[in-house]
Parts: sequence; structure tokens; C-alpha cells
Amino acid sequence: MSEAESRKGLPRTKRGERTRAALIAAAREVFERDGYLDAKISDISKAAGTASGSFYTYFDGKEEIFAAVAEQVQEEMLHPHVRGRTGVTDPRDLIEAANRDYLRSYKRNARLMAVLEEVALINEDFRELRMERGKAFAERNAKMISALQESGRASADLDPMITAHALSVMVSRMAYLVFVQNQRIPFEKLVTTLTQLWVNALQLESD
Amino acid sequence: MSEAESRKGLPRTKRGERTRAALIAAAREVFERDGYLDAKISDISKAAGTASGSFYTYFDGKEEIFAAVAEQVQEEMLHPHVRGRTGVTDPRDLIEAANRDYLRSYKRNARLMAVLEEVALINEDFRELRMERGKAFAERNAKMISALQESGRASADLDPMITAHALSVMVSRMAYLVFVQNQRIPFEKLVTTLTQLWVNALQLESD
Amino acid sequence: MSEAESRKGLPRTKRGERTRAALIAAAREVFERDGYLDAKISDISKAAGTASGSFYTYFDGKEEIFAAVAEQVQEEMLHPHVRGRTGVTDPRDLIEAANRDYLRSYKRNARLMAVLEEVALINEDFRELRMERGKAFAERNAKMISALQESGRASADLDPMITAHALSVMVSRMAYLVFVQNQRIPFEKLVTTLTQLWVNALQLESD
Amino acid sequence: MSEAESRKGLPRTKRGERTRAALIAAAREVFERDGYLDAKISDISKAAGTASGSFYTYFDGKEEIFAAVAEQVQEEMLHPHVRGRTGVTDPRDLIEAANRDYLRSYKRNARLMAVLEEVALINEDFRELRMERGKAFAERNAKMISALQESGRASADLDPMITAHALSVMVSRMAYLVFVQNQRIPFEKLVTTLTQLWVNALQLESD
DNA sequence: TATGAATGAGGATTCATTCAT
DNA sequence: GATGAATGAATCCTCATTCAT
Repeated sequence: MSEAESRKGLPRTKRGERTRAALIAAAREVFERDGYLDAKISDISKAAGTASGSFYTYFDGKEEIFAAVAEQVQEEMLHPHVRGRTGVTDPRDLIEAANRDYLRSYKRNARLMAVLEEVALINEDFRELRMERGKAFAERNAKMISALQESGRASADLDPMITAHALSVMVSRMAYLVFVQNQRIPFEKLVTTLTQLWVNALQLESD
Repeated sequence: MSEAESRKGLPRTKRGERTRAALIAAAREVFERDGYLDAKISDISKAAGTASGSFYTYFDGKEEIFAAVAEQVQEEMLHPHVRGRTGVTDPRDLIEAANRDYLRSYKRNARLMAVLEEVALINEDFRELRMERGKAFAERNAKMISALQESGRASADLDPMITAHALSVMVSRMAYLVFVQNQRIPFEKLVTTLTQLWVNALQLESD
Repeated sequence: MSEAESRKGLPRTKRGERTRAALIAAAREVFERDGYLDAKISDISKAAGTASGSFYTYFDGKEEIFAAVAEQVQEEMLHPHVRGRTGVTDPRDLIEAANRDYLRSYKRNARLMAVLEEVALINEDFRELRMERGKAFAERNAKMISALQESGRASADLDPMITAHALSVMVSRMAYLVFVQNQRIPFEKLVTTLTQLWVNALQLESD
Repeated sequence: MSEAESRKGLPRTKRGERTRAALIAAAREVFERDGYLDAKISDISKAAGTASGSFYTYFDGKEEIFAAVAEQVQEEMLHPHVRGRTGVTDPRDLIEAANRDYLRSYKRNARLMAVLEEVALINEDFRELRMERGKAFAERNAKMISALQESGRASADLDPMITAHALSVMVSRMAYLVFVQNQRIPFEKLVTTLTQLWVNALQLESD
């Protein structure tokens, strides 16, 4: 992604800096309002208060500016605002904290997450990028699951990798259902139920 | 959906019958090959061996013929080919059979399921249709879960509706991952792991 | 016009007779409802309760069936329903009777007169047909005017032909304004004012 | 009308100015040559020497550019080229001058006047616009007639409004007959006869 | 850097007319 | 005579991208 950005050199003047930032902010607005497919470069430029041609001073096209916007969000998805997880060691508490963080971030960026979903369906590059991220995430979780299994605190007969994937998509898909498709489920109940499902699924023994 | 189809009267001739069927078959091919957005009416007509105008004798546009194609698939998703579930009463066996049927159907229609996903993202009507189906499905499962809870065979502290939704999306999303995105997981292992996750999640007691 | 009709031989069976009549009646409805340009052969056939192909058993196309419909109306325009002009000899009374008849017929057939106007603007043949009729009509009136001038009962310094045309179009255009464009003018006042304008314009001396 | 034009902002560049003007000029040519219905946007663009897409930089469609063309003509119809009516006060002379101006303008723009007629028949907006103009024009004339009646210089028993309408349409329809349909009548004779008909119709007393 | 005008490819859709049954 | 399915030509309009000022 960072390669893509660097194709068009970063702005050298303050003025350029401002224009580029304005374009990214405008792009986010437009993507959230219209979705990816219906977002028009001309609308982004207009929203940024620049001429349509200026867009191409900083970006090669829609795909590239979307990458810039997406990066912002995904950074937030990975480094949640409120952490405060110091000292939490109980697996169940960890899972709950992770789920809550994720769902909270998802909720905050729901419109853009929907667009991310859209783009992943349309664009090869984004699809792969996202699959890799999902895989990396699942691998981390799979390791955690293996560890729990080895210490006898989780059901040993589950395939760690499949399980990790399955529980992950369960959470992310429910987030989509609730925050994008507006399936009416109270936030707190969602968090606790999903957490409980993780715990049960793993047959997690409290220490 | 069936209303949409009936706008343009069904063919009254054998010849018309054949043409219409050819168009639907051709549409499925084209949708699977190109996806929804890139599918061109002219390609469908050509693939069906008819003049481009003939398409409009039977359908009002891409949306409508897609509905016809989708209906075929969704019928199959609901009435799986191989049933043989006679005499199965154990909840675990029922769940496994249901999961296996679903995954098998999904696999068989993977390309089109991907397109269905695409369309749901693009088209309001399909999105709603699909949400309603998901809800109806979840409600059936929620009832089953409630029954199990009441008879003490499933964990009582789970919200039946959220649980039903969550376990459903877990399966369907894994199907997407594996059969559309080609995440490499062996079929049988997928079935048993997902089933085990259901069983664990519900804390299902074998009779 | 009659040549056009005869191209496709008249129906030989009773059944054919009925179909042809149904088509003409349906055509009039459709023309009145949709205008000439927007009238579709398929709509006419449908309204007549026949298959679209049957249309061509009796007519060569839209132009031809319109001619058939127009002929009906123009016959009525020339042979008004209520005449009762027996014994009227005073020029003023004759003019008033003629104007009243014309305006009454126009009002009764307003929708179709509007279509006639439309067709004359679009179709060369109809335009010429109509110009000839207008000319023939003007010539009759011009003769009348000449006669009145020669007997000293009408202003001698008017060109009879131009005058005849001018007074004719004054009446027909006012009919269009009032009955098609719904300019709100009471019928009787319209008749008497137009008649008075004729009388004044010709400086008509009552015997 | 002017609102419609302003939807697409006026050009901000000299180059743009030139292109827009070229399009309007080209449109007039094409409309005059082909009529409204048969005029193709692509032909207009080609005639203006621009890419087909450039048309849409300045106009939303055929209707809008026609409005721009029509406005030019109608301006001329209202502000005739040669005036020289200084010092004319005699009603008869005024009427003759007005008729001559109108007929001269009509003759000069005959092709486009025919198209205007066509469009009024097809397009709701133009039809209404034109009716309103006709009404406004008739109202002015009606006032003049009333004034003449009150000062005893015109026949008192005519309805001013109907009379104004009738005499107006008489002139405009004759213009159509002569300059569009090529009814062969010498210009000067047309002017004097129509004027005489006005004078007679109003029973105008020379001062 | 910024501007905004110019470019032009590309596919849906309608409907009069024909013709095999 | 009646049917109704098949044909296919023909134009509109959008919008990403370029480039001369």
C-alpha cells in the first residue's frame, strides 16, 4: 500500500500538503456517502475544493486514494482508542476486551467498513490484502488457542486454525449485520453473547 | 421476486419456452464468468443464441434475469439434493447434517454465491430479501435453541436469537472463505469443526 | 387516402370485418390517449384484442391506420351532425351557422384534432393533404367574398383569397386554442365574437 | 428558461465560451435542417467541431440547448431589427408597422419558427411557455382595443380579449402558412391585407 | 502547482415488421 | 385469418484521464 502512495511523490510545499490532505478527507466523505463504485473523482475533487485535474497531482486514481483512506481506518481497527487492558490475564477477560474493542471500532467506522467490504468484493488487490490480514489475525488466534489446548484449558479436539478463522468471522460478520445492516441488537448484549460463544466453543476453563 | 418475473408474461409457446430457458442458462454462465456488474445484456443474448432484443421479450433488465437465476440457486440451497436424514433425531447429528448439506450446496454453487454476495452489496432489493431470509432462518434456529435450553440440553444463559445469528453467519462466512476465496481447508474437516463449534457453543448435552 | 386503404384488400370474412373495425376503433383511442408519435402499433393491437402481427393483415403501418381514423373525423367536420340551415340566406347568418358548426365539431373531436395538428407537422403527406383542403376551402370562401364584393355588400378593397385564408385560420386556430389548449372562453361568446369579426372584416352590409 | 441554462455553469474560460457558442450555432443549423425530433446530439457536436461528450459540459440535453437557441430567436421576434416607428401615432399605422415587423421577423426565422411550432406540440414546458407569451401579448392588445373602444374609435360590441387573441392568431397563422408552408402570397400584399382586416374588424375610425 | 475544458469508448433499450405455425 | 416470437439498428450519456494555460 505504501508503495502505491509513493508512486506520486508526496507534496513538497505546504500548499500541496494541504491539498492532498483535503483530498483524502473529501474522499472519505464521498466514499461513505456514495460507496466505492458510485464515488466519482470529480465529486472528490469538488468536495476538496480543488479542480478535478488536481486530483491527479497526488493520486493515480480511485483505487489509490481509497487505499489511503482505508489505511487510516485499518490503523484504528488495529490500535483501538481505549485500551486499558493492563493486567488482564484471564483468557475470558482478554477475549471480551478484544471483542469489545473490535466491535466498538467497527461501530465507529461502520460506513467505511461497509465500503471496505464492497471494495474487497470488487477489487482483486484489496481482496488479497484483506485475506492476508485475516490470515495473519487468525494465525495469532490459532496460536493462542493451541497454547490454551496444551495447558488443558481449552478443548483439545478442535482444529486451532479453522477454529480461529470461524470465531473471527463470526464476530466480524455479526458486526456487519448489526452496524451496517442495522440488525437491531444492543451493543452490550452483542459483546457478552459473542464472548460467551467463544468461551463455550473453546470449552474454556476459567483458570 | 415471483411478481417481478410475472411482469413480462411467461412464454405461451414451446419456442418461447425454449428461448426463455436458454436466456436464463446463458445468464448464469455470464454472471459466473463476469460477475454481476460486468455482465452485459448483449453477452447474455449472444450466449443464448438470440438477438439482443429478444432478451426484453422475457425480462426487463439485468436485475430481473438475475432474480430468475438466483431463485434457482436459492431453491437448491433450501432443498439440498441428498437428504437421507431419515430417523436422525440427535441434535448433534441434525446440526452436522444441516451444516454438511449447506456447505455442499455452497460449494456446488460457489461462483454464483459469490455473485449473490456482490449483488446484495449493490442492490437494495436483494439486500433486503437476503436479510429477511437470514432472519427467518435465524428465527427457526432460535426456536430450536430455546427448545434445547428449556429441556436442559443447552446452555441456558445464551440469547437464542443472537446465538442463532452468530452461528449461522459463522458457517456461511466460512463457506465464503473456503469456496469463494479458496482458503484451503479440507471439506470434511470444515464440517466437523464447525459442527463441533456449534455443539460446544451451545454446550449441547448428548441426550 | 382511399388508395392507401385499398392496398391491403378489405376483409373478406365477417371475422375479418370485425377485426379491422376493432383495430380502427382501438387506434382512435390510442391516438387520442398518446398522440401520434407515442402511439405504438403493439398498443393498438392489444387494445383491439388481437395479436400484434394481425395488424399487418389490414394496414401497412401507423400512417395508414391513422389515415383511416382521420377520414372518419374529417367526414364529420365536413358534414356536421346538426344542420338545420334550411332557408338561411342572410350572409351573416350563414357565416354564424358555419362557424358554429365548425367549432362544435372541433370541440367534439378536440383530442383527435390535436393529433391531426401533430401529424400535419410531422408527415409530409398529411401536411399536403391538409394544405389542399385548406386551399379548396379558402377558394370556396374567396368566391363567396368576391360575390359579396361584386354585389357591393362587402368591402371591395380586400384580396378575396388572402382574406378567405386569414379568416379561416383565425377560426380554426382559435378552436385549437380553446378546445385543445384549454384557453378559457365560453363557447357562445366565441361563436358570436368570431362571427362579428368576420362581418366587420368584410364590412358586411346586412342586405 | 434562464434557470435551465444556469444549471450547468457558464464557461469560465475564453475557450469554453467559444465552444459553448459553437454548440449553440451548430444546434440552430441542425434544428433548422432536421427539425427537433430528428436532431441528434452527436450531429450537433460534430457540427460544432467538438467531441460528443463536450456537449454535456454545457447542456443537459436536447431540450436545454433548444431553449438556448429559441431564446435567441424570440428575443429577435420581440425586438425587431428595423424599427423606425418614431412619431407614428395613428392606430392604423401602428398596426401596420407591428404586423410588418412581425411578419418580417417570422420570414427571416421561418425554419426555426417551424421547429418552435413542432416543439410546442411535443414538449409540455415549451407549450406552456408559449401559451403564456401568447396570453401576455393578447392582454396588451386587449388593453389597446379597450382604449380605442372607450374613445369611440373602435367598435364597442367586441370582446377585447377574444378579439385580441383572434386577430393575433390570424396573423401568426398566416405567417406560418406563407413562410413555412410556402403558400404563395406576396409579402406586401399580405401585410396590407392583414392590416386592413384588423382595421375593418375593429371598425377603426381614422382619428 | 492549479485549473477546467476536451476527449471518446461503450452498452441498454425500443419497436416496427416479418414469418413459421 | 390469427398468432406471437424473433429480429437488430441506432443514439444517448457518463466520467476517468489528459493537457494546454
